[in-house]
Amino acid sequence: MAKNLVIVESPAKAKTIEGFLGKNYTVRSSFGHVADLNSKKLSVDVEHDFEPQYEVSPDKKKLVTELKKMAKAAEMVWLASDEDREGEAISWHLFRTLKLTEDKSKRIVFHEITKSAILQAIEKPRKIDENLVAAQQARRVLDRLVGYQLSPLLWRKVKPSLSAGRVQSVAVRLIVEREEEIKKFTTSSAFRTIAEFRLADGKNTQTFKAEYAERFDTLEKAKAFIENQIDAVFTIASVEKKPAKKSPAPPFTTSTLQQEASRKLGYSVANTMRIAQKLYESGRITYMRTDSVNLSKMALNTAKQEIESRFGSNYVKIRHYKTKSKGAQEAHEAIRPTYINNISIDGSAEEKRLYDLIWKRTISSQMSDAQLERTNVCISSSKAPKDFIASGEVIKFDGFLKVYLEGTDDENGELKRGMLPAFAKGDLLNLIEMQSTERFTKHPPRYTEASLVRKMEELGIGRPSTYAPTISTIQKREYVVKETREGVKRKVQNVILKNGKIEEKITHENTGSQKARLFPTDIGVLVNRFLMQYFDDILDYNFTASVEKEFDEIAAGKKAWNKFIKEFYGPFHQKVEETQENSGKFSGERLLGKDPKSGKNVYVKIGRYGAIAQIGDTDSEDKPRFAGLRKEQSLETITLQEALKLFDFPRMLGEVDGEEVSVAIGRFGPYVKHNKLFYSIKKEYNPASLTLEEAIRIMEAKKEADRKKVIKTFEKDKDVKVLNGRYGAYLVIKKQNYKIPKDMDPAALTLEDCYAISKDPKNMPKKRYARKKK
DNA sequence: CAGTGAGCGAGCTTCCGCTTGACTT
Repeated sequence: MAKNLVIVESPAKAKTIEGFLGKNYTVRSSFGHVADLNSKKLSVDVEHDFEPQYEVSPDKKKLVTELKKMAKAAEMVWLASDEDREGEAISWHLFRTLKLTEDKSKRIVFHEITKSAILQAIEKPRKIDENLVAAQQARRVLDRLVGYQLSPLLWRKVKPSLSAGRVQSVAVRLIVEREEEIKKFTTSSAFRTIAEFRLADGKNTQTFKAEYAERFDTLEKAKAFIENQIDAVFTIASVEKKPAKKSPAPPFTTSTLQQEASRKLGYSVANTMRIAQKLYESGRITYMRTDSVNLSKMALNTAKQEIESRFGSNYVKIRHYKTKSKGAQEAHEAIRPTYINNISIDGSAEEKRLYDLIWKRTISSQMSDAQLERTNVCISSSKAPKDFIASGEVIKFDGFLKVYLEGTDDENGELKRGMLPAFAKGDLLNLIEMQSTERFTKHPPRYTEASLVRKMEELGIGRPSTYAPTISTIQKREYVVKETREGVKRKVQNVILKNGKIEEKITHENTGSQKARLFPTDIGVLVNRFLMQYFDDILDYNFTASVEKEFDEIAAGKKAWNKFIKEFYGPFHQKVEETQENSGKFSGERLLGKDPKSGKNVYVKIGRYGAIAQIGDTDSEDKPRFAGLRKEQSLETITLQEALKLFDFPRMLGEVDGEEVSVAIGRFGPYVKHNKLFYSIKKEYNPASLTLEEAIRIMEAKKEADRKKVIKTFEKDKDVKVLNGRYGAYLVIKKQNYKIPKDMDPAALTLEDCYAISKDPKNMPKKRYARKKK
């Protein structure tokens, strides 16, 4: 056993470091936190100074036993978790759970994974920073109290299994409020007039475009203006040249990597992280969960060499970036290639593309500015009060643009700035064409996953390790959905002047399809309304920022962590109790009108399983009738007619073999029911007009598919079946599924083979979710 | 997943941050 045990957070890091340290050191990983609050209980003693009750996390039990054994055998244990709030707490938990002592353990930190940085760290050990640990504890306890008291309130007042928290609830709020802005937005239009010119002297035949400095609010005004230009004389009134520069973007952090991978490669946030994790594990890139834009000295040096040898020394400009994001803790470097001289790597296509993006971003961040020359030209018309304006841009020196340009989310495309011919004041121009086109204002864009992450980072909510999980949580809770909605076609009016003739034309444009955007659901809107009504302080966009200030005070030793929690918890808990007792069900109920057949009230609201329509009052004598809303319908927009239509189901179609055939719409879409069996109705059929003949066809098709599904059954034991599923053949014994080993032929299995397969634990399918029902 | 929604009531759900793994019926 080695004399020294070093514990870091990540196994990939452990492997690298072990290589630096020689055989007197064993390096192991804690895989993040090893202890936490029990997830089944509140685990905070609110009666006694909010004492948290920590336990070794269930999935870490084995690891902790092993580490404990190694620690006992070692002469010195080096706690080398990250240098931030969470890292300090990880060391503290390790110290306690491994039962270390002060004389046999030391705390060390380093920001770069280099041999010299680690050797230096070992020379300068320190003690665990108890104040920083206290700040983490305050963070942990606050989040637990908020999450575990608000969520149950939602279960009672809105719907079971919902959740609320300091981070996720604000993320939902952002999406709900953006949608409200979009609903309120009214589109207006104005006519923009663009003219295409050429120099009249014929020396330069290049054409260029210029826009008239005024927009017209009606077609009539635009037309009147253009008609007046038929015999106008156009002259260059002024030419102005200005030097300009563009600077590169800083190296990637988690959030900027997610944004660029989304803009340039179309990756979802979770996908980007999955690919980055692979690159990290294979040693291609540095750690991918970071808020730092910092590069190590070594990285800066190799970047410099790389740029010099590829592009020349005039392309080098070494820069030190400073983070702008709130609450950054900067325990790691920026995300960069481990070896910057590797321009490309082996791997899957998506790994290569992400690596390429990271390489370019890193290299370009250390390159010189691009030097530009902007030209603004004013063109006067003898028959117009204002000028036409053309602007051009010429790159004098490309600098970092040789490698990489950051993408933008800006959707309002402007006139592209290109090169302009050389002008002098007073030059005469020939008009080639003039066109006035109706342009519409656009509502603010809906968030994409990546632009939501950017907004969250700006507000300081969430951390690099939680952006992707938070976004998947709010989708899993069905507060928001990610959808692509096609744009709507709309008419655009144009007036064109060409060859001395005026023409009016109607063209069409698409309002712009929105790819993979986040939309709030009925439940998301309702939960947000509930939380805003009773807990607006926690949903406040500045809540996290203000508690972070408190955490800083605690970390500086100026305040006790449980004093802060006490100040927060008092009023918070009171509000929880009050809301519990005084407020009724929060169902978002809306009265749509009366059912013409029965004269009863028709409502829509959120029920236990989602949105439902209801005919009749709950407290009336005869039971109300219920029907679930369709997936594409919404509480806020559904009409009385649409709601009444939902009650057309279930509809009897007739009888087959003496049993009724009916059609209905369930939680998973429309279905045909016959003889207690269910048959899903595919999209090509319309459940509202489905005939008995069509229903029979659907049932036959299902039966046929089921027959094909069975590969093999056994006379001796009817519980054993070999079936064909989505992922190939599998074995079922008494409702339990088993994998069939790849080297066995499913069709040739004997009953004995099947029993053998079922006994081997290797073939047990892993359960992704704990089973809900008994 | 399972194709419901009365009423009763048992038992369950839930947070944020740190880290990977296992591999889908």
